[in-house]
Amino acid sequence: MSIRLRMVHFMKRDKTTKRRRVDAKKSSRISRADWIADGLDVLAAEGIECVRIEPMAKRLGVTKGSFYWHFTERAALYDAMLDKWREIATRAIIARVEQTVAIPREKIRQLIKLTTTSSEGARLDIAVRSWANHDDRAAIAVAEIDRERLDYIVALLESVGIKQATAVVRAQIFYLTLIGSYFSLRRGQKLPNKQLWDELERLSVQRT
Amino acid sequence: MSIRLRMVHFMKRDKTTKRRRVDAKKSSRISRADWIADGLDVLAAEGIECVRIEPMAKRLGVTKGSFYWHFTERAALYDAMLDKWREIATRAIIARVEQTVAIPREKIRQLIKLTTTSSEGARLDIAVRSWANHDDRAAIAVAEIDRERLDYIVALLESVGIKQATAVVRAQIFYLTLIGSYFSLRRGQKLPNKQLWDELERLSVQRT
DNA sequence: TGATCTCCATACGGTTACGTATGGTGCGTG
DNA sequence: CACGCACCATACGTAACCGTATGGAGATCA
Repeated sequence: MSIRLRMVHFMKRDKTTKRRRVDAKKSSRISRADWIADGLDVLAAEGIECVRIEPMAKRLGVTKGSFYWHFTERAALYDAMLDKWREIATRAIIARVEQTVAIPREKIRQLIKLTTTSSEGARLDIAVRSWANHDDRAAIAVAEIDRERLDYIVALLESVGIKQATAVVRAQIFYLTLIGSYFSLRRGQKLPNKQLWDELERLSVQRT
Repeated sequence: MSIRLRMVHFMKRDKTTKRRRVDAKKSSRISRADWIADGLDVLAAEGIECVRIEPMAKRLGVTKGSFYWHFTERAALYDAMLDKWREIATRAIIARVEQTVAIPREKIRQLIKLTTTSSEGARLDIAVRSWANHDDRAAIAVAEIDRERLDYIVALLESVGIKQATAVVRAQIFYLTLIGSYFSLRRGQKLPNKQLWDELERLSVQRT
């Protein structure tokens, strides 16, 4: 249910975290990383406007005295959350695609499958993009992530024989369609859209 | 600058509005429609979280006494805003496409052009979709609008000779790509994406 | 001209959150 | 064992906003 568990795998082993992992059972103390993880949980579930200090402190079983020890202000948490998102947003997807299969064409299929089924990372992606509409820092992070992912998709398409110029535009259509699906067709869809994703894959890899 | 001006064309001539239009110069009073229009302006510019009674009253040069005369509570304004959006969201686009050109293929091109250039309606679309992530009423409105637009696009594709089954999935890809562009590639893009939209159009109308 | 209706101002109580200041607690270390 | 550090609780002042209650101001109409 919590994104936190997935993120442990990507957590930098800074001293704060390492200390925490050791005496986690005995101490009820909250590390800086815990605040960031919980912030991303709330962000994904309820949006950036609900990432508030005092409610989060209640959730974590502490008071905001804890927060203001680890962070100077709320904006500092936001920055840290964006940094964390930068770490996991692209890496998590690409790593899982590369692990599962080796055949390029199959990777494309797998990429679609992962992004259209796992609601875990999707909800976070959606929340950050909504956030980015009114926050420059978030917008910059989104732009960076989009660039990384697009580069990866372009490489995928090239590996199935699409020439570079075409791969660039196809990758954009491919990617924008996935992003678009985050903000549309998400209500009570019985997912008869298997045909949709098959067609997207077909159009993306076809020869001109 | 204001969406309000564009929306006058679509405003229902209810008694409140009609009265207002008459003595608009003499009276500084604010009609229910004014609150809705200003709410949509703020929504498009800053998001639903910034649609607050007291700041809006300040903007409009009145106090919240005015608001609570026209509405029972804040949620009532939200509902009215969604209703208004339902009226204008699809209609505005389709009407402009149908007015300009008659050739089906040209309509598709025009549809892309309008949705990718006019930031007026786009910003509102983006805001409502972000809102829909955490509000069921907004989500329902978005689903309805998406259905209407998709039906229109399907009809467009069929009119250029795409058979129905294919047109349905193509329309989805077409539409999702446009929606996706609202939430990606929107930062400092020099729009070298003319190629992108040309390719999207080409892929959408091509024969299998 | 006074009664009435529409629309708005003012004042109030209550809630929620921010950020700061300061004191307290437990653990490691000398 | 006392001392200091890391981490947290408590209390405070401030600000923003919600929704209500109530009293005008201005037009309209008898």
